[in-house]
Amino acid sequence: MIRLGYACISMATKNNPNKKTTLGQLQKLDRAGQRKKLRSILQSNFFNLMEVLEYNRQHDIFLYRLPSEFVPFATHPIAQDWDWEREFRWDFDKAGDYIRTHKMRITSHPGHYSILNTPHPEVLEATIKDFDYHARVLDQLGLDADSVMVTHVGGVYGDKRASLERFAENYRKLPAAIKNRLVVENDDTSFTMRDVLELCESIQAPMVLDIHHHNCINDGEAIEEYLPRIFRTWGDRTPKIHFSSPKSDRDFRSHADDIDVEDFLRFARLLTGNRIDIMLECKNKDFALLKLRSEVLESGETISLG
DNA sequence: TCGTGTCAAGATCTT
DNA sequence: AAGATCTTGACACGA
Repeated sequence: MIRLGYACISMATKNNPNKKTTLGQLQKLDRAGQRKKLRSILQSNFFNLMEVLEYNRQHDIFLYRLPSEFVPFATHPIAQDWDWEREFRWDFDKAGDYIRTHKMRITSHPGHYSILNTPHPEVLEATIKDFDYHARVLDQLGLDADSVMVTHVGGVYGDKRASLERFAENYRKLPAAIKNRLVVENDDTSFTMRDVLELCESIQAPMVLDIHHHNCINDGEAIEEYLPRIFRTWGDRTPKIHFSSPKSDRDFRSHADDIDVEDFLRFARLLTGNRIDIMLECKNKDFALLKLRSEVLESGETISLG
């Protein structure tokens, strides 16, 4: 059974849970005004989240990535004493109930400026703060261990081995609340499927395989030979994979607007028998998902899509 | 209403 | 050492 999902933005609902403001705007306001603005943005984001979740349910979409901007300025000093968890208790419960009732899987993806293997202590501190925020949102929603947050290994800093080792060291020191949710994804420039798999096995964290990234950088490994090991890193959690098609041969790393159904089928055939969630990463978001799903149906292939 | 400058971050490459 | 680039949608604001 393969479940498809999309990241952050629904093209159908248009209103998405990613409303934000800028620091400059906030700084023009007094303390009370700042609080009011932050509160109103988060309230909109909860409203939009419910709208997106309901839309997802109507379209049998059970996998969705929550935007990192969900709580505005959550990790910024300007909102340090804002207790959004307490203030929005009711909303977290409501959204969490909906997600659990409909057995949805909500994940998140801290921004690419949060880097666990950084050699700079202040960057590491900011990264942990950001991971902590992402974990808190999933915790407040009362979601289970399948609600992971995805990160990349980070920079190479001229020494790939040492940088992988620093990731492992920093990972081990993380608080349990973060470790329980953090999973690692292969990237498209530095850390390959094999690098990340070996890392994940050694730190005992799940690995998100990104097929497109693997196609961007690899040492000729065949995916199918590694899938069982990758799935094993998930233990009894449901494995998650990222999938997208390249924009063009010339601009290979970029994501295409939609998913190429032939690409997808070629990969999906490797998955028979496995329970898998596949996050599609492309510009057309939910529209691309629905399009792919109908194309897979038309193809007549016996692939069980959820 | 529309177009555009701005934002937010760290690594890496360029100068 | 400083600056550009990557990436990216949407805010904020002036036309």
